[in-house]
Amino acid sequence: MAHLKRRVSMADVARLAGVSSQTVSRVANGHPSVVGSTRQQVLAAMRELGYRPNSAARALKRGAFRTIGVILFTLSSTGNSRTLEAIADHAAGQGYAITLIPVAVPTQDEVLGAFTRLGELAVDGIIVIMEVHLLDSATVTLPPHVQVVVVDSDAGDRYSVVDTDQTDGARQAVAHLLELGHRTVWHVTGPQESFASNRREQAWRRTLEEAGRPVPPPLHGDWSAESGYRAGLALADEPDCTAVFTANDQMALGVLRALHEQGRRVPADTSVVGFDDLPEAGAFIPPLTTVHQDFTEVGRRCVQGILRQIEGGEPEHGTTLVPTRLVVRESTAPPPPPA
Amino acid sequence: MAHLKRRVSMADVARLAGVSSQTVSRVANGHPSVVGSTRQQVLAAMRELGYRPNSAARALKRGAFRTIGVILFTLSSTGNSRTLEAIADHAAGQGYAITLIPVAVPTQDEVLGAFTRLGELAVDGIIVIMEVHLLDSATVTLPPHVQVVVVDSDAGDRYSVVDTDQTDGARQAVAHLLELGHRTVWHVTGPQESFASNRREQAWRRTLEEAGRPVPPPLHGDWSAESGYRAGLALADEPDCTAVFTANDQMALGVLRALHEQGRRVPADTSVVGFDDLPEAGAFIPPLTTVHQDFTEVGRRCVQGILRQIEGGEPEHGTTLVPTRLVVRESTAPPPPPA
DNA sequence: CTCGCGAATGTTTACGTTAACATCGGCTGA
DNA sequence: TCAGCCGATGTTAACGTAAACATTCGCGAG
Repeated sequence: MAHLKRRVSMADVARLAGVSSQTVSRVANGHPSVVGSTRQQVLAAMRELGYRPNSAARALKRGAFRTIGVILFTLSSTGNSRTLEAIADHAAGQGYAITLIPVAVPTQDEVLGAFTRLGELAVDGIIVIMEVHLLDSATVTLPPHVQVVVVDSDAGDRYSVVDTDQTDGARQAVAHLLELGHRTVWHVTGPQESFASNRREQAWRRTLEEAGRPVPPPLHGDWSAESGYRAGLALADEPDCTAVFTANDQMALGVLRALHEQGRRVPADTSVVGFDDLPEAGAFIPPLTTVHQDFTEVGRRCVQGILRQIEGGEPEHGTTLVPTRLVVRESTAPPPPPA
Repeated sequence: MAHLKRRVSMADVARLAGVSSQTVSRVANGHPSVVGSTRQQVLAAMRELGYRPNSAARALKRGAFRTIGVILFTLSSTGNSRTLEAIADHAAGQGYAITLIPVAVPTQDEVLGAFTRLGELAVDGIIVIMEVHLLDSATVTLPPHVQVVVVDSDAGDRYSVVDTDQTDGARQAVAHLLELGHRTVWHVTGPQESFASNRREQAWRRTLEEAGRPVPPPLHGDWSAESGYRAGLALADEPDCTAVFTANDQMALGVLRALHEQGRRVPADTSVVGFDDLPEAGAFIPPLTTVHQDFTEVGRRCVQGILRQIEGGEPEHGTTLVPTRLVVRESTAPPPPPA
């Protein structure tokens, strides 16, 4: 059982089956020109010896690894981990494995290091889940034959980009609040470096401007519930704030708590809309109206994009937007009648 | 630039630098017996050609991939994704890459398939994040030289197991509520199949029994906030329920909402304790008292365990428990005075 | 009946790397 | 002065697989 012997190779199987190792190879790869009886013999020998193809040798010979590398900063964000999961599922469906390259700190040095590691890694393509400006300085070290797909970026001119339609999602959120009769909508942003956050902020601003509404100063958060709580405390001090659009659901959770503590009822006094549609958004107090992101679809398109590049050989540029949809729950209502 | 030529190999570098390919290999691996001037020449040639070691060839030669496979069901659970992240970070620190094998549906067939894929995959060891009984039928297909570490299991006699100290965590939660003066503590469980959930339930029951308290019937959830909400509605109908221990934070969120909707104040009327300490637990209404799980440490010990096995060559059995600690926030208080 | 063709299988070689062994000088010490 | 040794580098072979080419054999057409 616990032999620490050398692995079983094709040669071993061939010897037992009384054929050449090439025939074993043919059986392993389902090549048609092997007669039934020989095939059975070989399969029996494989089973007896517990043969498993050696993927290193296979990759060396074929020049391809059937593996996709995913480089990202953190799995703490729901978006990242859900996207990763979708990527892994779809890649597995296509017979590709996923190699994970976490980058602890988003500095250029770290990213560069990660890319260097990836370059040595057994990977046919890379999906990058991060802001692209960090990628730029690292590009030089990218092996030229490795294809890249980027998420959360606007670098569609240089890379193949897949992203949620941030702009339309934010627009829907703001429009929903305006339609309910709110005069304007306040906004809690994500971190400055985040492309997604910037896009949401831009769309919020534009939607207000196009409706001819005043644009209140945005409050800056960092995606965390804690930062949402701080923003919420500030908002509770603004007597004419009746509607808030929060750049993600976790910050919305913090806003809800702050408003609750300050005696502002949601949605009677103040409406709140989030972004992401976390699985637990429906259990917030009150259940949160939010913009649903389809991470599964994002992951699917990433894999699709990278596979097309790998198989086509040529990088494709352009941006693919995955649509969002507003999920209306109980945290939004018309504004209170003026005092 | 965009040559789709063959990759640069050691032989190419060697030719340009005017040395043998073995010398290039020595430089690449930091072997000491290469004189400075030669080393510089080789490094220059590497840079000029953009040389990158071919990991497939390397793995083939060495018989090791410096890669760890992680097999899990889903990343949706915070615990899994945080553990995975910690595993990836620590593995990277040790120069190991992570290959992800998601299993869509937790049936034995699926698991078996995943293990078969892993067997062909370039992996030196495997970390399994799932209930072990699903592993059992699949064991036969495990390549004998691949080491396994298991999380969330009690199979310490057959595998090396790393887990959070579920028992002590649950005990702390219940003891905290009893110390506050509650007569007994109700419990919302996770799904039946979950080892972690069972352990928490057992510990809850034992702690009550040892204190000589009555054991109310447990309510069964499935980890989701939605299921917590349903349990919360049921609990709100129990007039003498003053304290609830919920098997995770997401269900606690649902319980909080149900109690809130039914007019039960938390913690004045009913105390609630969760398990996990999600980053946003402090932003619940009210901030949740919960049992903190140290996923980083779990990940670290998994990697440590698997590396010891890989390097030692022999599987090690036994269970490592990572301690938990109770984080007291504002969802717990002494019971209301009897009416 | 024989030639030739194609199906089934075998043999050779190369993929890129590195361990093991071989070689070549120069330096130390008697 | 030279044997011996060590440090620097080169040469050979092997890891397991699969493509390319080679061989064998049976069978049908002429």
